[in-house]
Amino acid sequence: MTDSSRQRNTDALVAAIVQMGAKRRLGKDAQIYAQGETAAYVCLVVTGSVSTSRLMSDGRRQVGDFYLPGEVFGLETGETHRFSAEALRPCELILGNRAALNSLAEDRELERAMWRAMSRELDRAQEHLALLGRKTACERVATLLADVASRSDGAADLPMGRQDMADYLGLTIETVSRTLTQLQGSRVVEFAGFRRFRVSNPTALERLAA
Amino acid sequence: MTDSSRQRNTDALVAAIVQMGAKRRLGKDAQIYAQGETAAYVCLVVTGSVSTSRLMSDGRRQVGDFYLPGEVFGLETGETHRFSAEALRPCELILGNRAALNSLAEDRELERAMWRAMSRELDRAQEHLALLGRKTACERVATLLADVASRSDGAADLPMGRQDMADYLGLTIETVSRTLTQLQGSRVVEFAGFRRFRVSNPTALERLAA
DNA sequence: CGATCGGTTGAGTCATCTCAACAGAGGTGG
DNA sequence: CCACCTCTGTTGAGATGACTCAACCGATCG
Repeated sequence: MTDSSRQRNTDALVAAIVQMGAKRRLGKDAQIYAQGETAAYVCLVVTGSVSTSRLMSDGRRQVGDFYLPGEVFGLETGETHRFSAEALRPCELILGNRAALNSLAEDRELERAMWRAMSRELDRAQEHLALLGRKTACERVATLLADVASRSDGAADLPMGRQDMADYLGLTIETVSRTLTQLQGSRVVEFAGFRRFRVSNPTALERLAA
Repeated sequence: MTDSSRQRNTDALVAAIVQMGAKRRLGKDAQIYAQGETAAYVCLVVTGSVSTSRLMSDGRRQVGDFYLPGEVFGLETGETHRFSAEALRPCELILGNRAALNSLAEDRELERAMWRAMSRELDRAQEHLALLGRKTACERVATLLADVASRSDGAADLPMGRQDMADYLGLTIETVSRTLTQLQGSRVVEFAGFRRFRVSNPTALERLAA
């Protein structure tokens, strides 16, 4: 999950959404769309942060991914959304009408951009599969920290709370918490508050992320 | 993973691959492409079965998905394959040149078909995320059995061995084996040999799959 | 007929989960 | 300004599901 893989640099898709989309403000925890809903919009994050997630009938929850400013989500399905999307904090989004974007599809550049975005989603999902299927709790947490840290320089801010981290990593909130204190104890990262942190030992973090 | 979600019915993509692709035979365990390799081909399974997988530096392995006759794989990435693909048994494939397919892209029908196929891959990956992140061993095995059974009527054949099941489900081979005997003991499924089985109690299996 | 391969079974260990108590930050009202 | 409450996160103790290591079993093959 480097900057380029997240496609934070503007491309044709971002440009099209900005040009034709409708801006919208959302409060914390607001639902942007629900799972099963018809996929009407492709969304660009302007400020704030968003997560996609899926709920099982008994309440178990799996977070699919997190999206930061400059990133596009909502592209992930065919007819209906398989995940729901929620604002992790107050957000400003631009919603691009899916049908309108498709009808613009004579635009080769836009088409390629949508393809790339979809491809990126799939890459990330596959990386996530290996994390959930084969990594230890410590490796999972280290991977997430490395990922977030790679998207900012110096001190980084976790865009999500502990529960969202746990649901992303396939762990419990207690295990996430314990692992974080352990990672601090071994001087790999340093926390200032619950969310702000600095990577003290990038090499060690990289190695732990496996 | 219903028939329709696997797109076993021929569509424009399958048609295009059949028309312009090169047929190829492969022995068991043959590698079709490696992770990191440039994605040159989109592949259609004619006979046999295929798995995609990803290897970590220390040998841990995550299987991404399994593909049966009529299904298309190799579409999953942008420039390079993030997973490798191997034949689970002797196979007959048709390899469609990726560039050639892209150049045919004035064909709206083909384009939509490729989009749908990509979408399907993503859907399946997301379902797989929830399985790995939040399901118990028993639920995972039940889900896989239900999935395979839904693709055939009456008795079904597991296209893969225990190790591949384990690497798909994020479990060890021993846990898979134990769970299978337990599922037989409770009369949910009935095995005849290591691979051939019948669902004795579809309702129970559905419930266990969660 | 022995060797090999894939699968099963058993015993003991360990990572992670569960349940429960505690702690700090921030908000609210008296 | 303080007492209280809620919300989020941390810590502890004990339980447990899945893993590890090792033996065993049956089928297949040379």
